[in-house]
Amino acid sequence: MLSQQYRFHARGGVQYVYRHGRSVRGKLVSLTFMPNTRGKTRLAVVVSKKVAKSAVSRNRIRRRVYAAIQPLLPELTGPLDAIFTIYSPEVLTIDFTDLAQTIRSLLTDARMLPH
RNA sequence: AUGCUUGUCGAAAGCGAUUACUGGCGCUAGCCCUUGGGCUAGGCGCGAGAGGAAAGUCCGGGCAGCAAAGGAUACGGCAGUGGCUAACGGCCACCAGGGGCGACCCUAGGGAAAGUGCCGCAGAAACUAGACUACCGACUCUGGUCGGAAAAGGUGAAAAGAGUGGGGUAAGAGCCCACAGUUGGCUUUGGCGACAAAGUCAAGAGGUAAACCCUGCCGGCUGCAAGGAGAACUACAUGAAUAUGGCUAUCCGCCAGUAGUUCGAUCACCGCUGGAGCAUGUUGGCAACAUCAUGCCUAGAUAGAUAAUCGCAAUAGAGUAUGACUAAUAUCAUGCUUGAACAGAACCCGGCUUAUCCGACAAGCCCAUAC
RNA sequence: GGCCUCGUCGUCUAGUGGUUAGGACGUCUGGUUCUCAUCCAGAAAAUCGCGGGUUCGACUCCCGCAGGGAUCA
Repeated sequence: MLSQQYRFHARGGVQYVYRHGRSVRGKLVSLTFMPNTRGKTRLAVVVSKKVAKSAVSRNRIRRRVYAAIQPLLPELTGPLDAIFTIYSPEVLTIDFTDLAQTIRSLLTDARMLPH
């Protein structure tokens, strides 16, 4: 899991990012992001009920994505709000190294990671 | 017993490594001031961290608000009897009916003898009976017509709703008689009771109440997104008649001065987890359950914690092949393949329902027959 | 988390317990036309979301599941 300081806490924040942020699309996951003025980077993972019916599967997807981001946290540039939207239930089953690779390339495309 | 029945309990199954999360308690760092506190989601240590269904939200309760938590109607729910319980549509025991060789299982199980509705098609007729064929009698132009009859045929889910034998008759019929059976009333006996048994009197009454309805019992409404916060000023009204609003869908009854403007609280904090609590034992009870004693503290998140990843062994089990043994396809041995299900607390409890890999224990049944 | 609601041919919809279910649009076939559209005639197309129960009989009544859609700060 992510520490609380990296999470969103208010209801409106995620919707604001969806409306005003720029996005980078991947095959299984997309990234929506925008700079913020809080001085801290915030991250969120969105898994819709259409992707996975059971709450157990959705929780597991979220935890895997969080775990993939975890080692990259110190490298991230600038205070940003970022949301990962999951499209496919394959995230539950694919190899963890592949998942980590897709997350890393998404962050690189968004210029949140230096090359 | 390898075949069955019932109940109770457990529920990712090992070892290691790396990286993380959320509360609680203790210690501690920096900053601020009134030396005792506050702030910085600071740091370190100790200990804790999903379920039997946490699920569906189908019932019941606690709790909170609706100014008191009232009455009647409407509306909704429940339905054998007795008990248990905070309460229940739940549980236990029993009764009745049905199923099984049996252990045992199933039942939406009040009233159709209060009233109304419905019973399509077929059939003569579908519930105040009725006459198509066949039966009997009379008449006859020999084609039939009128009358009797509810026993036979055919139709239908159901045919007037008491079977067998005898009498009776033009032909027949509970029309009459005997025996058997059904339903209801009354009496006696047993039982707290549903009910059972015996006796006696009477009767002929189709089905459907998960159709309306009747009878009895229960329910005020809204739900933790409940609720916890209002204050000041201005205008009108003036002491409760009317109007308006609220409790409430309607009436009674009860309560409240009304409207506007400004400020403030609320992405925070409280509610929020110690409870009809859990474990062991005692006593009472057939049991559900209750009493008492001792011990214990056992999640509290909020874009939502309780985990993610890797490596090694591969356990239980499942599938399959060969062999041994056998009445047997059971069991045993070895090899190969596979490798734990359903599922995530969201105010809290008691149930029900549904999903589910497997395992353990207890009490029973059939009696050699079974893939 | 709470509360409410919906479902019938491909789509939109009718449907007293008595029909394996009616209509419109669309689809297909034939006709009309030099051809297409329009128009005319005909046909196919539905496990009434799923599983039980009540009833002689269920799309309809009752119970239980599985889905879709709204709403409450």
